[in-house]
Amino acid sequence: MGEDRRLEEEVERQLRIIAEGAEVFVGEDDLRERLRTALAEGRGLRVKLGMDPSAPDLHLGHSVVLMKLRRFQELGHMPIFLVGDFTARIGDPSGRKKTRPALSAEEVARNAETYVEQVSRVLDVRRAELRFNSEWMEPMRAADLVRLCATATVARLLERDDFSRRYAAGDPIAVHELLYPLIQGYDSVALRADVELGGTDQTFNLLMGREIQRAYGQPPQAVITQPLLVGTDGREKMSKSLGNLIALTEEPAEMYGKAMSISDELMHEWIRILSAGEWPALEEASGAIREGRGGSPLELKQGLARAIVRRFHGEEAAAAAEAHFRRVVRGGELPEKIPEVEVAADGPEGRGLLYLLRELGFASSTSEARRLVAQGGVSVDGEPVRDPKAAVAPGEHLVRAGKRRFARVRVLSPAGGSGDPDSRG
RNA sequence: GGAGAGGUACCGAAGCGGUCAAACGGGGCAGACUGUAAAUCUGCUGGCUCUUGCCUUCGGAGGUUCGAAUCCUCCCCUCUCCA
Repeated sequence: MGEDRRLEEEVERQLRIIAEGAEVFVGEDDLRERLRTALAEGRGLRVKLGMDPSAPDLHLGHSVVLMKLRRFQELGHMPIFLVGDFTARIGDPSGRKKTRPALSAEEVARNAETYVEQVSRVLDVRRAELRFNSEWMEPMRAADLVRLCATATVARLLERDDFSRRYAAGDPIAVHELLYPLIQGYDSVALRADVELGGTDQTFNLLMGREIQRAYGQPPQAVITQPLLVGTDGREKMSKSLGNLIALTEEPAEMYGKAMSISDELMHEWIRILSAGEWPALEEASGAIREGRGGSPLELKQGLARAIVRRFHGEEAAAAAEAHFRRVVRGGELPEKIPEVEVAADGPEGRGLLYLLRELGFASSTSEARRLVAQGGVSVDGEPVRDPKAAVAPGEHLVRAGKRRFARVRVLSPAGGSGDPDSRG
């Protein structure tokens, strides 16, 4: 009987870890049962996480749910990483105000390729199952698709928040978008998933999976959703299209800098959501500041930024990123790496500043460069330049636009100019 | 199939014959402030060797007019109601 008690304790311990930080946990009792059976039989649960290869970059927001999948892996369960190559060609309507543009097969394939590498930063991909839903969706026959469609009703699909909102607002909803949750649910059937993870925006799709599994005679998966991470703008959820993201592949210094630019309010939220039980000291310090028990918000944010970099790049890179931040950003010194560019003069005065800015990629048009200069956003060798007609004289100069764009420019003397006879145009 | 309402710059949304490169809000960029924060304030936000100059833009194609985002015709797309 001691054996049984140990099993019970292990089940409860795992459930606690599984539930930690989760927003929604549906089917906990069923899962307890299945966990007990699985542990007794010495096998793991099948834990599904699906992602559409619609954007090539995974970001910090994705990492929240990936961390949860890693927890399952650490507990001895089988992570199933599902690349929705078929569904990406439909476009997930979740959280969408508009129909998502469908991707071509080539785009999808290209995006999918980079996924495994990115996921491997969080998960041991060798001990995970990697699947593509085209595997079963591609050969599916029309009759089978109709059968799948028969498992849900239009009213049920329209209950979805984003659909009902779009419907109420008189925005278009294409029929294929209604199919999306059905197909995602069918993926769970095909994979015989015990658990499916996702962000809270996936709640409907994941619950749909339960219904479809039932319709196909399978026990319904447990559904665990993680809170969504608000992007660096502090407003909307982190996403590629809003550009408010920190990509998992981002350079350490860039990652650190972006983390430092978030608001204090957001910092506490990020710590809570991203910690995944790994950052107790940060959680403690965060609580202290919020409750007015003292502490430095700046230091806490640095701790967060460092922890984030450490998670994806390791301790050494994190320390380097922090040193860089202290020196360059807070200390006002120049970055250690400034791109060097060589340009030809376009007149005896040197190189016209506006054209130079465009050439350097600091402005996308001459007009934009003009505005940048007129507003005092440009300096040459530390001196602000406000004259749009100014030219950068031959020789080496440090050109700066805004706060963070630097270039070391070497302007070559104009060919046939009066100066250096050795100069090559 | 019938009736009605719409499609405007990155997004939302005014404008409904000239004074429209197109109000306003959001976003973005720059400056001030600061803890490179956030919030706030100020300015800018189609292109052009560029400043009372030219070119391109208001779903698409034609047309009326000295002049069209604004009027007409046809077409494409969206929504609502009825069938």
